[in-house]
Amino acid sequence: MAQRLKRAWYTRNTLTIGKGLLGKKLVSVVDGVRRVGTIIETECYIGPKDRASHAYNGKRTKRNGVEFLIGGHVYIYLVYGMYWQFNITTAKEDMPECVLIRALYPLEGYFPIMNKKEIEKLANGPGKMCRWMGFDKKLYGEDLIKSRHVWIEKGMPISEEDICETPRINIEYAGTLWAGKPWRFFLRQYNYLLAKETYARAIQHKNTTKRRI
DNA sequence: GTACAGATTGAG
DNA sequence: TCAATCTGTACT
Repeated sequence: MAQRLKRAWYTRNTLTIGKGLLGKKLVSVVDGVRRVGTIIETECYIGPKDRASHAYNGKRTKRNGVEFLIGGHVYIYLVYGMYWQFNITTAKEDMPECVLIRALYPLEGYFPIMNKKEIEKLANGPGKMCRWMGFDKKLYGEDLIKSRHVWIEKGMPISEEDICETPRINIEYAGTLWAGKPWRFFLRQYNYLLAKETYARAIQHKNTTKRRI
């Protein structure tokens, strides 16, 4: 608890936070079960200018409203009708910027008869991560500074050489300029367990999605 | 009221 | 390669 990150940490530049979250510990206590994982992959969304952001052009709805809160709050939403996406707000109030947590390396939790390989795959994607941690709409707008259910603690030291950056995943709809921004970050040493084919899937998804003529 | 498409995943 | 699944949002 003493290690919990404070407000000032979350009110800085979003890209700095996106990288800074790598190696930190994400802690969840849901239904009395405590789970902890090291954050190993993130993505930044920087509205209103970012076409891939839900707050693009200042759009503010019931769904994305908490994006406008000061840094350190939880913005969680359902995608594809099935999977929760866990984001952390950043920057000052009324600046709709956030960081999507895409993958964790499980450290603590209940692992029923699982080998190392299986445990590593429990949270190696944004939807899987939420499923394992027990995250859903209950956490919408939660404050990481004082929540009893979710917060972030200091983790292992990370050096700049450990951080890889690539374009974000599955946002081709935002156009090449924004889809091309290198705002996805991950730790080099965990690359082996991240879904490598995700980017190819993004293109396939675009091709199979129904669109208006 | 109705249609549409998505910050994914896992099975075939 | 592709279906599942459902809600916010836009438009009639």
